Amino acid sequence: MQKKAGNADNFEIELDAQLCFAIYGAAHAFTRTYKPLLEPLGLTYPQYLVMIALWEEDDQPVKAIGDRLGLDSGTLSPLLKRLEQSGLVARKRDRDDERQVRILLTKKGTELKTQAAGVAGAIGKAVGCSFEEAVALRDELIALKQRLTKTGSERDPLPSV
Amino acid sequence: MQKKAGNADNFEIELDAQLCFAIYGAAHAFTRTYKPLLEPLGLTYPQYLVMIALWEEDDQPVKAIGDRLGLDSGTLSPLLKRLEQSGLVARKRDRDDERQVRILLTKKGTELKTQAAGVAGAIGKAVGCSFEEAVALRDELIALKQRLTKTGSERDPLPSV
DNA sequence: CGTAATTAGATTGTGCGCAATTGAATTGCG
DNA sequence: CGCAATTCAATTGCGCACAATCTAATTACG
Repeated sequence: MQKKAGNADNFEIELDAQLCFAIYGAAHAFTRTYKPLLEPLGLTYPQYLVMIALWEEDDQPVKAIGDRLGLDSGTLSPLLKRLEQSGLVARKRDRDDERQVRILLTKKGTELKTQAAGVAGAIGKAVGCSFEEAVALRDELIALKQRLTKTGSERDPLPSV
Repeated sequence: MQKKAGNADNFEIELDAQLCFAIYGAAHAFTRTYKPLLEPLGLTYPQYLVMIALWEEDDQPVKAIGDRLGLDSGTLSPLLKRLEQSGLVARKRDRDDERQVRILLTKKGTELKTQAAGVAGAIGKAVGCSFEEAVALRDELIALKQRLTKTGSERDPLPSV
């Protein structure tokens, strides 16, 4: 297959399109794979990510969770409200800075971590690649994200989200 | 469960979590990168994917688009309605099978492809990797998706794409 | 032929994701 | 101290995703 300069543009467009579809498809495939695994836990995928963040470090303000996940309050506020209603987290105003709402794990929320441990194993099988491959993929995705989020970072304030 | 490899379990969980965050973050970074580029075209990212599918092949039934993108009618119906309102596509019932609604590009929709050509270039720069690297990443994502989508299913009729 | 099963698409309801706005609390600065 | 600017969270509005349900058209089968 030959591609001359004239076709290079088209080729780039093709590749761009394919990358679009690929990342889009892979991300959705990921959430679809998680869905049935998380259902017994009563969690959605984004809620699961929030719980992971809290299992890693309890008692965080909303903003910290938002930074970790790249989400803003518009997404997190209702999500956290649902987690609260599920009895997994509690919200309490920070005494020192009343603007902040700190999110804490309840007993139930803490205990859920044990159940969630099985999820990771199931995913590991679903991904079906070796530890090393998974590490490599993770690193590539992280690198991709970083390249994307700091495009033209020299001057672009880019919500650093 | 005994865990002589007690740390290995934790390690797996960590890796699972990191892969979660990575794919989630990369996908969102992608859509965020596209957003400002697509805004002048009046398209959202999913709408852009639908347009790409139509630029590749015009006059497709909703189902075919859904298969290509992995979306169902619940998502596509309103999305296509918006594209129709934007004057980019038209819908017409298939004469031979009145259940099907075929989506056609309007003149405006076809012409938009020219403008969209610039988007791919901009993304290419944003991704900031070589053609070969982009190809490799694309292939890995496709492979990841395929592993995920056929989890547990021995049947493997190669789901399109 | 006629009824059952299947298929295509639309609709409804829930939950993100994000921009924009609001409101309250805190900080900065004269 | 007092007032403006900033920060944090919540809210609103729009657009996906996806399950579940519905309607209409087509196909299968007795």
